[in-house]
Amino acid sequence: MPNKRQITRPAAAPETTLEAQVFVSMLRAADALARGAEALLKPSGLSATQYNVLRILRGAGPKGLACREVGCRMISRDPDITRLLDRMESRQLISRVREENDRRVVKTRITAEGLRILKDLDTPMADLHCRQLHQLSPKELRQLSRLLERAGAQTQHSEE
Amino acid sequence: MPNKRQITRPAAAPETTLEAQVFVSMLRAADALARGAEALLKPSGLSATQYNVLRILRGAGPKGLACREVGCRMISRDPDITRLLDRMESRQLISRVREENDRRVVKTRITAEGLRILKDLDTPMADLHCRQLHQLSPKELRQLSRLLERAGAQTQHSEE
DNA sequence: TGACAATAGTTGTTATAACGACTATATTTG
DNA sequence: CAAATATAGTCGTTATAACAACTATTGTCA
Repeated sequence: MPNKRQITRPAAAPETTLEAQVFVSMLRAADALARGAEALLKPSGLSATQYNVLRILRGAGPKGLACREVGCRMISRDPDITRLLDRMESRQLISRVREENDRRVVKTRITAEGLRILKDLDTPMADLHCRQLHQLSPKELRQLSRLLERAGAQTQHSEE
Repeated sequence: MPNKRQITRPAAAPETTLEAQVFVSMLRAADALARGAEALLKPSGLSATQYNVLRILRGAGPKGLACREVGCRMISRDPDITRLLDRMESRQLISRVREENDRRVVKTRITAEGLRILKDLDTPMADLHCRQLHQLSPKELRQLSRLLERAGAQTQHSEE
C-alpha cells in the first residue's frame, strides 16, 4: 500500500502518458482545494456552487445578471440554474425580478444579506487559499496559474 | 462582458491574491478536463466516479480490494461507496464476496466485463488527454505535474 | 470471559445534480 | 401580419451525493 509520490507503475497499469499523469494530478489537487473550501463554507450553510454564484453576483454589481449569464460564469456548469437560484432566493441571499423590456429574462441580484455573508467570508477564504498553497513560492504560483490557464483554455469564462 | 484572460479587476472584487487566482484557475481547468472525460464516458454509461473505481480495481489485480480501500484511492472521496458499488455490481462490472477470515470485510473485484469495457476506453481516453493538453509541451507538462502534486499534497493517495 | 471500543459495511433520509420536455416571450421572414 | 424559429426560463423525473444513524464482526483488556 505505497503512499509515495513517485509513480510505482502498479501491476496492470497501461503505459501512463505524461498527459494522463497531469490529468490525475489536476483532478486530485482541485478536489483537495475544493474540499477545503467546502469545509470552510459549511458553517454558513453555503455550498461551493452557491458561494460561486454569490461572488459572481457581487462582481456584477447592482445591475444584476440574467439567469443564463450566471450559468456561463460559473466555475462548474450547472444545467439547472433555476432551482439553484430558487433555493438561494428562499434563503434571502439573492432577489429576482422579471424584466419589463424583455419579459423573458429574469434579473438576479445579490441582497444585502448575501453581501454581508460574503464579506464575512472574504478574509477566511483568502487565508485558506494561502494555507492550501503555501508550499509554493510566488514565482511558482505565477507559473502554475499561467500553465493552468493554458491547460483549461477550452471553455473560457470570466469570473466576477 | 470581457472574455479575456487577463484579470480586469472587476467592480466589487476584493484584492485578488495570487493564491485565489490559482484556486480559481485550478478548479476551472479541472472542470474542463473532467467534463471532457465525462463526455467520452457517457456512451459507455459510466460516470467518472465509476470509471475511476474500475481503474482502481484493475490496478489492484485479482486480489481485489476492501470497500474502504477503494474509497481511499478515489480521486474525489465518496462517502457512500456501498451504493456506488451496488450499482456497479448490478451492472456486472464488479463482483463482491465477503471474506472468510474477517467477516466484516467485503472484497471487491473487477469482472471480465469490466475489464473489457475499460480496455476499450484506454486508447480513447489517452487520446483525449493528449488533445486536452496539447497546448503544453512535454517540458511544461512535467513542470505542471510537479507543481500540481505539491499543490494538492494534503490528502495524498495512490491511484491504480 | 464479558463489557467496551474499534472497524467494516449497510441503510434511511434529505438535498442536490442530471436529463429532458415544456411554456412564454421575442425575433425573423415569407 | 402570420408562421416559423430562437431565446429565457421553468418544471417533472430519475439518479446520485451528502449526512447521519445503525448492524455485524473483531479486537482489547480488566
